[in-house]
Amino acid sequence: HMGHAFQQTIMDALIRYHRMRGDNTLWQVGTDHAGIATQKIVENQLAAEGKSRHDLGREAFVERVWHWKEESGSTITRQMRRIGAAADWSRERFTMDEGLSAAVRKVFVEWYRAGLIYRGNRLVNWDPLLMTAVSDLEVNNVERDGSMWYICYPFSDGPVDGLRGMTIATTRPETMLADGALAVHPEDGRYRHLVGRYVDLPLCDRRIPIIADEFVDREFGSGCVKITGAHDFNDYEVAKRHAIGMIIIMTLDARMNDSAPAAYRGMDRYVARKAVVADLEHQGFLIKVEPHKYQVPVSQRSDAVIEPMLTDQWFVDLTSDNGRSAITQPALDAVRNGDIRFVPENWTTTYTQWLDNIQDWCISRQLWWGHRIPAWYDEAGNIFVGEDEADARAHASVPPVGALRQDEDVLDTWFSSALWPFSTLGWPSDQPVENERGEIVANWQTDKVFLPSSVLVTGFDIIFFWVARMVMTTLYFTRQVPFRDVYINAIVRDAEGRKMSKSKGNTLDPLDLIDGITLPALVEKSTRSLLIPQVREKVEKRIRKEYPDGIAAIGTDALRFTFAALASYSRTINFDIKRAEGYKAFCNKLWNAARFVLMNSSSPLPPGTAAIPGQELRGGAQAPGEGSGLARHPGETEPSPQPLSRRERGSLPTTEAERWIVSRLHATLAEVEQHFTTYRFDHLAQALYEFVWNEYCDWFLELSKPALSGDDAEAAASTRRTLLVVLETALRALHPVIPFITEEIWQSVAPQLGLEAASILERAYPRADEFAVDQTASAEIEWFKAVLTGIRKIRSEMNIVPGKTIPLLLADGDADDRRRAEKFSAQIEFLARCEAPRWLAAGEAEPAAAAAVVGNVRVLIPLAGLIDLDAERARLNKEIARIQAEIKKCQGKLGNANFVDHAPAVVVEQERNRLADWNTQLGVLRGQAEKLGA
RNA sequence: GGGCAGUUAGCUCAGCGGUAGAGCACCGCCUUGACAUGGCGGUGGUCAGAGGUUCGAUCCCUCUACUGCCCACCA
Repeated sequence: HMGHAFQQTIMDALIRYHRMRGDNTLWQVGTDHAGIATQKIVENQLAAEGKSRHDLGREAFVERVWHWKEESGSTITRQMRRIGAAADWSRERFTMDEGLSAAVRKVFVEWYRAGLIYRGNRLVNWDPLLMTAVSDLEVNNVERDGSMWYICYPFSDGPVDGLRGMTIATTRPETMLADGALAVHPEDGRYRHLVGRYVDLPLCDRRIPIIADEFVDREFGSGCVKITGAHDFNDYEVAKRHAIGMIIIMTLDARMNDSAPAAYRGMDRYVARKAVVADLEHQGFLIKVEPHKYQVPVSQRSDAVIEPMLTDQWFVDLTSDNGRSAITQPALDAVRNGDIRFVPENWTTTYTQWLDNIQDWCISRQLWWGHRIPAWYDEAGNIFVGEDEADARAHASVPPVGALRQDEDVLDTWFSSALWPFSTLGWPSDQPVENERGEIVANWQTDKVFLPSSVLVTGFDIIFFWVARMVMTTLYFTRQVPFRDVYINAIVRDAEGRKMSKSKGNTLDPLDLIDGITLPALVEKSTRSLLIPQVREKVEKRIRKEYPDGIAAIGTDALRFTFAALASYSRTINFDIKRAEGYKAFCNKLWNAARFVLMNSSSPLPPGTAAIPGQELRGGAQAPGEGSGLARHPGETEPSPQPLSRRERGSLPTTEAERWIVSRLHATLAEVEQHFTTYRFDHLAQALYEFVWNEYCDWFLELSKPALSGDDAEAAASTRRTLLVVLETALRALHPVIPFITEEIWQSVAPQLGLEAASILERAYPRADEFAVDQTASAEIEWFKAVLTGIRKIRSEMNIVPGKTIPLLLADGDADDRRRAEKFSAQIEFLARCEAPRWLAAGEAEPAAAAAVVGNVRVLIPLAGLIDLDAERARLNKEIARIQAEIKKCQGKLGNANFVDHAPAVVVEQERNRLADWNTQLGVLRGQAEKLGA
């Protein structure tokens, strides 16, 4: 989905960037086995055939899941390739690979032997639909409208002080059948004297004590609470504290069992609730019912309401030693002392707060798909843990009684995912690990260098599930942190900021953005899984309105660039397709700039390709050594390598424009490098965008035109070379974000520069210091730009048709201005469509003219026949007003003694300079206005 | 109940102590030989509200109001 595409764009950009910088890079790709989700899918398939997994039996069922995994796994990698992921696919891993499974067994056994994994009968979150335990993290609390039932439990010895009994409040009346006590607060004056008495449990033939416990909130309900140890997490703790017996009254599929009174046996929990309430009312125990909003624990995977259930499960000890087990404490320390850094850093709080309040981790799941727990039981119920049965026997402290049978349960998927940072590198094997094709996929002896890795890129939603657990296991087993940086990417939402979800029909498929999709297909796809007709209709209506023509293909590059441009430190990004279209235009701009450059070099691209090839640009993966994966568009021939002449190659930038663009390139690259280290993809995309479009294309390319066709052969040759060099550099700088188009263009540009690499990915990432900064040239070009902009402004505002060549006069100014005007004469003529600029001679009568002011120079366009005098006066007055406002602001500041005394000298100085500049301009403009009789 | 974000141009977002920015949208003019997925020019903002710190606050602090997310056992 969009989140994956976004995430992979970030990862791929980082990988390509570092590879080009010559770093030893590994992008460890792979997938986990998604235990519950996957098993559920296959079970659903079976259900459609009218079968259950029990019909197949464990072995056949697991076989079938493997089969499904082969199919779906390839879909993921295919999509990653489309987005351009330059991963090392030969090293792709799966959590149920043999090697990774060996790591799982070793970790389990070591932790067990260290006393950090234990088996116990505990109250756990039980999913009665999937029939498995789940961890705390896999439970969501959702608010529901419910009721609060007030129930009277009569005193066993008859009324006390006229009171018939104790009134309790509950949201789950059916669980009263398992009550073991009532509890009040020890300091509650209303009830203190009743502690120790007994009440009769309605509907049951039992009496239960009234106890006192601090846990009770005096303010809530009646201040008296029923204690149902086996079916409520709070009550469980209270019951344990007071040694109150726990009665289990539900089966694993949440029906009343034989411990419940006969009347309710076999009833579903909600049916039983109704029956219990009805009976209570009948028998006069129900005091009242109030509407009540409450939190219901819901299974993330099945939406079933979770039932706390007392069962035998396996746990990882994360809390011994005061909540800081040998596993937890190092994981906290690593982040606190900066060995691991969250980006953006505010996620640090989330991480540490969770670890500070963590509970033991329930790792057993009553499923078949996953790593089977390496524990065996003998006929006496003794537990034997080992990497296999023989190992388990060998480590037995008591001889097994009879045959051993392996634990039926599997491990939480995240248990194996938690080992990813080192299990994928070959741990624990001393030998190279091979895949089923006999290829070496990992070798711990040599691959250790990738631990810790530089960065983990992931979503905040799995900081607890995955990130924290990788930190815990990796620190424990390797004494190293798994990664240095954790870049938490933003969540992708739709343009209105709503979560993308299939049930809202507002998801976008990245591939549909890349390839485009027709309206009917989009409608069909978005409404396919919507079952409610009204919702369907609404979604269809919205889509028809939002995408009347479907979605036009924007290509992988533009999509990637959009993701980069949106990747600020913000925690959500609202995906606006308009923005993607803007970046598609950028890709096109780049393409056309390249066309221009190549057109002016010895081997141009063929004409007639003014738009970037769309569908043809689709490529396969860009695996190392695989080349660009780009198809050439129709009609295009292989460019014949014709390197520049020696003179061209050897020449240094000669013109100001060249030295200026090279200076700008330096600044841009410096900025980009900085942004890569801080993961500010938005800024680096922006910097490159501005450089390519606003500087290289808008100014340098335009300035090159007169140079290329001018009389100065040396300048022409040098310009040609600089066009190529800067383009080639910009391509490399952009390549991590825009891999396909840059490769495509580069293949044509490289021969022009005599470059030998087979792929742009083999070239080094450009560094700022390879490009000289020339302040002087920059100042010259800024002057030129100001002059040209001034003229353009007049032309535009005075409605002088662009095609019309106009006369140009220069007045005032100093020696520098004269020198510059002389130097840029040809460029001004060419780009401003004017006659050669002429200086107004001393004493020469000045014609009525429109004027632009650049420093001390007045750039004059005579009005005769061109310009409306009134319009020019109005234009001048507007400009004067604007400058006066600026002057007023400056004077306000400088007139404030506090400012002058307290502000840093540089700031005051800057303000004075500004004021002087504004005043100069104001003077010139006023003079000009006077001349026009305004 | 705790915690974390966000509120800046019509829309999607940067900026974050010293002259308010980008893309898209909008308004002019222009099929000029790289590009109309374009060029040139332009319109548009008391930076959510109120206090405070400061010579100076969109930026720092406090509070308020909305919006969103995460965590938590109030039966």
